[in-house]
Amino acid sequence: MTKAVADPSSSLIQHFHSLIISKTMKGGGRGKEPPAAGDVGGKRPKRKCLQWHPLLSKKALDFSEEEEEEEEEELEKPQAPCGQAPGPGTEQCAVAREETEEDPTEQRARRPMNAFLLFCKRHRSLVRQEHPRLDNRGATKILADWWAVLEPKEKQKYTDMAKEYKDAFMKANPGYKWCPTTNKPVKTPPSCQPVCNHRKKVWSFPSNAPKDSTTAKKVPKSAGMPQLNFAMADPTKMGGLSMLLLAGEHALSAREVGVAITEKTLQGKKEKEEEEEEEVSVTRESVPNRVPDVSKTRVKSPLSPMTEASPHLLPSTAPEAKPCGQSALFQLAEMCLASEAGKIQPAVSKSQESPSSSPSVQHAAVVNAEVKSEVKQEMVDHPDFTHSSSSHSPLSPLLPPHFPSPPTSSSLSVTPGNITAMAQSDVQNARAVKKKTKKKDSPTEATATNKPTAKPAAPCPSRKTGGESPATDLDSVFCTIEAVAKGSWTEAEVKVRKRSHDGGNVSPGSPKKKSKPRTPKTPLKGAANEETATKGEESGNPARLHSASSLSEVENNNNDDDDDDNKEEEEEEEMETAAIPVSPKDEAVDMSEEEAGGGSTTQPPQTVPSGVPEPPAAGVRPKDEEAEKDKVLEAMETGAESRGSRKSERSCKGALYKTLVSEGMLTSLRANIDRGKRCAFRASDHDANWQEESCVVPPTGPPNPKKLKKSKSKDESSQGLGKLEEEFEKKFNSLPQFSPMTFDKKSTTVVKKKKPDSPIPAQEEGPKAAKGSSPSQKKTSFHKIVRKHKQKKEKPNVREKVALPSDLALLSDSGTSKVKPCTTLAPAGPEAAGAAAMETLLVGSQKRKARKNKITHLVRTADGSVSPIEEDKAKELTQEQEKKPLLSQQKLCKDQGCFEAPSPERLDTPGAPQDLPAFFSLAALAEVAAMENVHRGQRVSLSDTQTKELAQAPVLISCADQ
DNA sequence: CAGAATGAAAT
DNA sequence: ATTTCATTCTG
Repeated sequence: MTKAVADPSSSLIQHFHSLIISKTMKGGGRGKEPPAAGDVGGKRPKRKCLQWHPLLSKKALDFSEEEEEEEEEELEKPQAPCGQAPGPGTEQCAVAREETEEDPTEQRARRPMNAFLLFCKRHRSLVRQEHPRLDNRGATKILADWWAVLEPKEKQKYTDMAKEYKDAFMKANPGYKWCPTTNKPVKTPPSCQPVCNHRKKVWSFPSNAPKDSTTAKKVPKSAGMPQLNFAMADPTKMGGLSMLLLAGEHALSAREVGVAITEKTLQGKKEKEEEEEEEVSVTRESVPNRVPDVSKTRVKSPLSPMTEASPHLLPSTAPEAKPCGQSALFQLAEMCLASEAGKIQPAVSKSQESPSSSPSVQHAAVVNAEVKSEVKQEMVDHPDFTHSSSSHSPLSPLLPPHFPSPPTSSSLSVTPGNITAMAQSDVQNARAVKKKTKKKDSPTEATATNKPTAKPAAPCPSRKTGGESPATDLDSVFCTIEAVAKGSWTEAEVKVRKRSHDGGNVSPGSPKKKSKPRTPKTPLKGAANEETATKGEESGNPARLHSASSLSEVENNNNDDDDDDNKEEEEEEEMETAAIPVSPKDEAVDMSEEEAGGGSTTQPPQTVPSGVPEPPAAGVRPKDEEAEKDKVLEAMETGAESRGSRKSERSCKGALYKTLVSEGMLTSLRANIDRGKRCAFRASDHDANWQEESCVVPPTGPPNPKKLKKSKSKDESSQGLGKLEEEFEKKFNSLPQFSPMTFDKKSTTVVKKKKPDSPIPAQEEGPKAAKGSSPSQKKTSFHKIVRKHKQKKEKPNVREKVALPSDLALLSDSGTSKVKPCTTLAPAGPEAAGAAAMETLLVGSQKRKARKNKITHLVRTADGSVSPIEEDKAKELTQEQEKKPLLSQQKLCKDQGCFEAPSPERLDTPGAPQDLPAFFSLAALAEVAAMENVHRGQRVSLSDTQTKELAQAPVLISCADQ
């Protein structure tokens, strides 16, 4: 809505980011190639790339049905102005934003789905339902068949949507390249994203470079950073927040990186030092003109982490990028830096002498002072914060291991006390990091950074306490860290709380328990951790707030679960009617449930009120993310005042954090959870699911990671985007879903059509057929067949001769109830068979030619004789072909119980039933042969196709013979 | 993780 | 003309 203003944009971006992260988390690297180290054993690497959502590009806009292309464009531009970037930068900003989103993580957006995929997505469930036993492959085949059968008209919707989707996608990612393979230096800075493609490799360790090398060079920084992170911990495990932080860090360090990446050290000390240096350098360098505000300087960096990061790529971009980036991430990063800076300060003052910093020392000192003050405040106010800062340090370890470990301590060193403390923290952190996943870090970090958009620097009345003892803070932090490391977040959390404040009433467990049921898996864990972390942070100050948050989370969880369940049930019914706006319902449900949840939870909802805006935010999740954010922001801003002094700040932070979490971490968690759920779910529910439509569970919710939505359908994406997604989903859902019956009919109709006699095609089909092109249909089919023959390398014949009947049967089966097909089949006369055969051929599996590599076996010698291997293969093929049909038939028979497999007979006497088919095949063969001959002018070397053809030839011949 | 399918894009 | 990769998920 109107919200889509600058801020919203940032929020969107964040969302996007989060999405990406989530995806990353989920997917881990899909390593097709080298599972190499990085890959997670994760079962499914599936999601490498983040899924792009069309709405994303629009952000807040609704995804009106109309072609949004134009609209989108318009919108984008306005939005583009990230923050308040001046005119010139806008475009870049947009780009940067996009890039940022994608690149930083390296994740590249996934390709938009094509019409067929959409179709598959939408119908797969149906297919599965009908054929529970079928594995996906089979389902895919059937789907393909269906798709083939579909009338153009019907297809059109899908194609249109696909197109739309694609367009939107392209808008969102201007430079997107489908095939990143060759990552040549993309000229467009933004395009660099594509360059980043490594997603797979992403996780790979620095050393692995060989493949990546090409790409790697391009993405020096970005690649480096991620790697670092990964190195520290599994990316998959890492929390989105951590990622964000990293981004921030990167941004901050970008300069430094550019200057001397080499210097970076793994150790926290160094990190700190670096940070200091970075800050200093940044301030002076980057913002000479601008106010020395640390925040500002930072801001810019975060904005274009990528750009800056990859100075090599686009040096110029960096400056421009700055303006754009003000995002939560940024803030977080700032926070972190500030905190660190504060710690470091003392050291810095002394250390400043270090060569690098010397010149800017003065400035730095000033900055530091400022930072310090801030830090102090924060520390004092929020012990947690300190913790966060410490947590931040772990990030530093992220620094690429491969990075030459920096000349250690160059500047740092200094105050023994501080140093020691720091060192300890670092060590611990490092340890923690190693042991645990980074998740912990991320959350903490997040909290740390969470400052509201307002300036991080002086939002609160700063109270400077003369010297705070970092030690205490550190202690708490350490405790947490350790706890985390151990894996007992909750405990850690509790401890922290206790220490910081006695507010022990927190019920860490509550939220978890809920989540637990859903997904026992690791993902859950992550979620739990995150949550706890959040709590801990929040709790730091306002116990109530914390409680509120937790509550909300819990509620959300509950709600989600319930909702899901409800939805599921509901969905079944609704399924057929196309998609319907579930949202209202869902919301309602959520609301009610939330209430219920609140009651159930240990903490009374009352607490929430104190929290103020938060509660709403939590509840909102289903609604708009933006709204949530806005609320949060408001809460942060206003809330503070309303509430009381600084708490507001904290609350704000908490809120922000939540938001972040909800957006990013949450999403990821959710996704994971979903996955898990799905599995379980699927098992139980199997059939009810088809409708993706309803799934629309309000995604984003509040900070609850737990929310796992079970929606089996494919909510992941939707969840991430929330409302946007919903819309998208709606659209998707709106796509016509065809009942199997339809297909059956069609298939039959097709048969009819095929039959020479049948003057009238199927009713349903008729129209479209007519529409499509009367002549074209048959012809096309025939042509196709021919083509196939030509192209088909592997087993064109199979289908042609044998399969026909069986395939047909299969087809019909799939579509219709069991009985029918059989009958059809059996009775089917020669004509029918022929027709069927045709169809089958067309539709049949393996339309696509085999890949070369696969094909190899087929190679034939010039004379036509098959090489031994080939021969075998050929045999196999033939057998397979025959078998296949048989099997299918048999299966059908079994399933349906009817029918005596004619196929066996056929096998034995291949010729019999197939007269017609054979005929066709012959004709086709002839055609093909002719074609080939023509083509074959150059016999010099057999092309794959040729070889294939040759290979096929024999089979065909055999058919003919028979 | 391969792989079934189709399509769009890139090479 | 080929190759990538998008989605989904079982073996």
